[in-house]
This record gives sequence, C-alpha cells and structure tokens, in this order.
Amino acid sequence: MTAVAGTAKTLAESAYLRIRDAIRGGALPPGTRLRFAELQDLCGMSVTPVREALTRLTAEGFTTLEENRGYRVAPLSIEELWDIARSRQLIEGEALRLSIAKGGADWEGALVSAHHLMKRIARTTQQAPTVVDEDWNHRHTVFHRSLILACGSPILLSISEGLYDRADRYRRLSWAIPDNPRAIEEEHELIFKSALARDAEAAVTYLRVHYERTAQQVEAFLLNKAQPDVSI
Amino acid sequence: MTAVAGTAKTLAESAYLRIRDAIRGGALPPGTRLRFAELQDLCGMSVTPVREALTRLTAEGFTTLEENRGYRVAPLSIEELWDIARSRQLIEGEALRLSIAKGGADWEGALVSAHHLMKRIARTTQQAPTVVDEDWNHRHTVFHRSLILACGSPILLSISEGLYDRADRYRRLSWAIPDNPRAIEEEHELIFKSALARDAEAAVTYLRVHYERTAQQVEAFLLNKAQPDVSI
DNA sequence: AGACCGCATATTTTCGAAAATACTTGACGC
DNA sequence: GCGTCAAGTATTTTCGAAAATATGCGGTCT
Repeated sequence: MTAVAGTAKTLAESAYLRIRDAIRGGALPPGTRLRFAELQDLCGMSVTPVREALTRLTAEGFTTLEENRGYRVAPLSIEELWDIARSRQLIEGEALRLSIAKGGADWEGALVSAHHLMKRIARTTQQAPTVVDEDWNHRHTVFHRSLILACGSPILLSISEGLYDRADRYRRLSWAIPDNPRAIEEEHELIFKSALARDAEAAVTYLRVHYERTAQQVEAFLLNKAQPDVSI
Repeated sequence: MTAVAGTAKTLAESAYLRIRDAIRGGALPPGTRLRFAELQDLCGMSVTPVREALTRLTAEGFTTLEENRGYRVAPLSIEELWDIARSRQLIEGEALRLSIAKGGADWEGALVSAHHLMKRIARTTQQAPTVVDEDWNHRHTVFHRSLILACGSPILLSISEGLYDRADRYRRLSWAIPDNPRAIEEEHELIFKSALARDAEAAVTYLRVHYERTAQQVEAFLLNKAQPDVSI
C-alpha cells in the first residue's frame, strides 16, 4: 500500500484506497476476479464498504463489472495504453498551456519545489519495486500534478488525475525492465525548464514527447514478454 | 424519468438512472440535500442500492459527498458552466477531428440518420419541458454522440459522454427561456454538413461555436434570474 | 456419445437493523 | 447575557444474514 493510511474517514474509503493500490501495485493482476469474500478478508470489513469501493473503482476504470457476475481487475491492453497516452497528450497538454499562461509566483514556487524533491531521489533502477520506488513515484506524481495545477480548470485537472492513475498501472510495468536505457530525468528537465521559462509551446511539445516515449517503452515491454497473465 | 425503464438489471442501476434523471430534469434542484430515507422512498428499495447509486453519481460529478454528513445535488455555477464548455471544445473537438478522419460509410450513415431524426421533430419551444422535449433531447444526444463515434478512442468517448451529461443540467435551463432567439438547428446543420464533407477544421470550428453560444445563452439566463435556488 | 435438465453450490445483490457519527435543544455555569 | 456541555434525535455508515442469481455437476434420455 502507498503512503496514506489514516486519511480515510470511512471504511469504504479505506477499502477504496487499499484495493486501488493493490491494483496499481500489481498485487491484483489484470483480469483477476474480485470476490467479495476475499476482499472482505483483505480489508477486514463487511461487504457494504467493499462494494462501495468497487463501484467507485469501476467508475474510474480500474475494475469492470458484469452485472450479477462479479467484478474483475480491468485488463491492460496495448490499445488502451495508447488511448491513455494520446488522451493525456491532448488534455494535459492543454492544461499545461493554460497553467503556464495563468500561473503566478506561487505556482512557480510549488513547481520548483516538486521538481527538486523528485530529482533529489535517484530512482533505484535495480531494486525490487514497491519499496524505495514508491517514494519516488509519489514525488513524480506531485511533479506532474504541479505542472498543470494552475490551469484554472477543475475538470481538466480531475480528468488528468484520473488518467495519470490509470497510466500508473502501465508505467509500473516498465520498472520491471532490468536496465532502463531511457533518460526520464532529462525529459522531466526539459518540460520543467520550458514551463518555468513560460515557453508554452516547447513545454507542451516536451510533455507530449515524454508520454509518447513512455508508451513506446511499455509497448515494447508488453510485446516482448507476452506473459500469460497480461492479456494483450 | 427518461426513456429507459426495464433496462436496469439491478436495483442499484435503476436507482442510479432514476436519481440521475431527477437531477438532470430539475426535480432535484442544485444543492438539495439527499437523505437516504427519502431516496429509498422514491426508489422503493433499501439503502444499499441507493447508496451505490450515489457513489456512482458522485464519481460522475452529479452529486457531492461530505463524509458522514450526507450527499447533495452538485451545485451549478457559471464557472463550472464555462469549464464544461471549454473542456468539451477541447475534447469533443479532437474526437470530432479523429472521427472525420477515421469514420467509414457506416459512420456516415449513422450520422445522417441521427441528424435526420433530430430535425424531424420541431422542438416545441413554448411548451412545458420534460414532455415533448424529452424526445427531442434524446435525439439531440444521439446526434452529438454519433458525430464523434468513429473517433476510435474509448477514453475520449466516455469523457465526452460524461461532459455531455453534466452539460445537460445547464442546457435545460435555457429551455425555460420564453422565446429562444437562437438558431440551434442552423448550428447543428453547419457541423453536420462540414463533417459529412470531411472538412475537419470547419466542423471543429462550428462545434466550438456551438458550445460557446450554448454557454453564453445559459450564462445570460443565470445572470438575469439570480434565483435563490440556483447558487451562482 | 452427446445434449439437456434439475439439483446442489458458489457468489452477488438486497434487506432490515445495529453501530457510529453528526445535529439540535435546553439547561447550567460564568 | 452568552458560551459550553450533555442528552436526545436525526442521519449516515456498517453489519450479518436472507434473497436472488449464476455456476458446476451428475444423471437421464435420445
């Protein structure tokens, strides 16, 4: 499970966080059948809050529901990978443009801070994931979010957040790649500097490149290891 | 309630549809407190499926939740009106572009059909809404959906659908305007013809104009009658 | 042998009530 | 007079079990 624990004010919410993180972290692989009995067990609560959690997760695309036949972890596919990437290019691209146009000193400050914090942790490329990387992942999330935070559109923000979370499941796959040749830090750097310099077009271009490369990398991984548990 | 009735395979889904349509139709005005007792009464079922419905509606932006303090119908605001309009211009605009590029003969056929069906019903401007207009509204929905149906992106489609539904609450406000000066039919016509002619840029431009005007009209309405029940 | 039916089992969905939490009201102390 | 606390009420949240629905299995009939 990720950082937060005591933040849930309700059992339903805690179940939501637990299950969502289990899905994102890969503990519940794509396609896994989600039986209430097991989830109740996992979360230590009755069926009602678990059900509520799954309803939310389904609305957000993490799980699927066949009525009267149960929930499953939503499958991963190369089509969806690209659909997510393209949609993010469009939506976060515009949000970034707006953010650069509208953001004030406070926005710049938060952005600089987020970028610094992310750079400060060298991503431990060789280690097992879900340990040290969980920390890096959080800072990465904050960085991307702070890029578009000043866009002034709650809707674009919430859509972006949702797509980021969905992309997370794919992104984590690339962590499993032994030696990662990509210079992610550099890509971040380019986006960051352009944004700070208020060069919206450059920043948006670099952001799009960033998502394009991420998708390409994950695609390569999926094509190579055509694992039985990952439905293509 | 709208068209569908027997389509719900589950009580939770039927509650979802009922409540959602009550919100969209204005029977449950913005800000209304949603007590479980009343909703159980309205839907004729126990608390569990009602709760599930509200969870979904909240994920989709129709209702809001304050934990342990209940649900409310999400408020309407001029800011959100424009946020929705701008987001739709961006997202549906791109979806339309893609649809025009990728759509085949089947797409064209469905589009022509949808447009025809919509034109066939003269919108009864002076009558009370929710009676005849409900039919027009449905055809209008189908028309807009069929424009972008061939875009090839499930994500853009589902986002568009969500935004369309949210916009619906605002759009209905303009139905209350006594004599509606706007030539909506013409705007539809322009979009439709450009799309058929595969002139993506024109079609997208007209679509954006269409959403801009709709928002302007609703904004004027909201500013005029600063009703007590509509929080600005 | 193969398809179809019906029973037993597994699982989801819904219920009605209990527990937890928030709100109201009125009394008390300062 | 005014804020604070407490008991009672209203409401949400959670539970555990019943009802509804799907699944698997074994037997029968062709």
